[in-house]
Amino acid sequence: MGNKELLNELLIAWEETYKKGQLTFWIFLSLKEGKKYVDEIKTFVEEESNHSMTCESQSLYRNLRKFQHVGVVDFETGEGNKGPERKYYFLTELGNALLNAFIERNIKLFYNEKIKHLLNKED
Amino acid sequence: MGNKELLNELLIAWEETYKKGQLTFWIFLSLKEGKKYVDEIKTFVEEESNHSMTCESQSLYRNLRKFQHVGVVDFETGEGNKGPERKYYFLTELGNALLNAFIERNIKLFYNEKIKHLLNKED
DNA sequence: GTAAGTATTATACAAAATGTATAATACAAA
DNA sequence: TTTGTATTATACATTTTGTATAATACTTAC
Repeated sequence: MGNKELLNELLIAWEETYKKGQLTFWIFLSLKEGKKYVDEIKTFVEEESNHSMTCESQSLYRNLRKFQHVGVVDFETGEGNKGPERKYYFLTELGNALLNAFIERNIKLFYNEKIKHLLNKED
Repeated sequence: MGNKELLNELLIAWEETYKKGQLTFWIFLSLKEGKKYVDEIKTFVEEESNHSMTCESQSLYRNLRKFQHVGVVDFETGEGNKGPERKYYFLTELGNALLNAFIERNIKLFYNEKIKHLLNKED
């Protein structure tokens, strides 16, 4: 196996691990953009992450029910185009505050000058 | 429980999950800055993440052995000030390439204009 | 010589998340 | 009736970190 193939294999393995725990963030971010039902959330997550994130609908359903249960997400029903009613999810006020707090502590880091310098460091 | 306490509880739970899978990135980033032994890596991870990341030395040892085994990290020994020799870890050429590839796909996202806009969106 | 502190390695179990498989229910349109 | 859309449910495998416990090894101070 060449170095290029090895690197790709290691990268894929890394990302597989990295993705666990990232899904919540991406769901919240997609709902911050606007009301969405499961398929739209899935599309948002995969496209806006340039497909570094993928997710199964099943995981989305699981998470959304959990989020609704704790009160950070709610939904309203809307008609599907060919099928039963869809649930359009949105962030509650609490959900919005939670996302903002999360971003502040965990994402804004990447705009920190020292981190930015390391990220772009040639080596 | 007030909304503020609830939010804080939810945030802590979220971060606990989020951290899993992030550690590899932080270890690599700390080694990109320069050779370090375990305690220095731990300090880097916790301080540069503004303590949104924490980690146990045990997890670092586990990861570093694994990384060395696959060839993305290596070490050279150096004297401890009061104890046995330390292992100073550094990224191999492959490790550097791997980190760069990871950053490109997973971190540079946050400099994307659409994502940046969502992150800063008032709501 | 002994005790305390530093540094690493090892094993084992709990907790938590996603992937995957499988199945059931429900509605609409061809 | 069949096909496609949409949701819910359960179960197991895999992986990672946290935590606990223990062993080994070297240095310095007492």
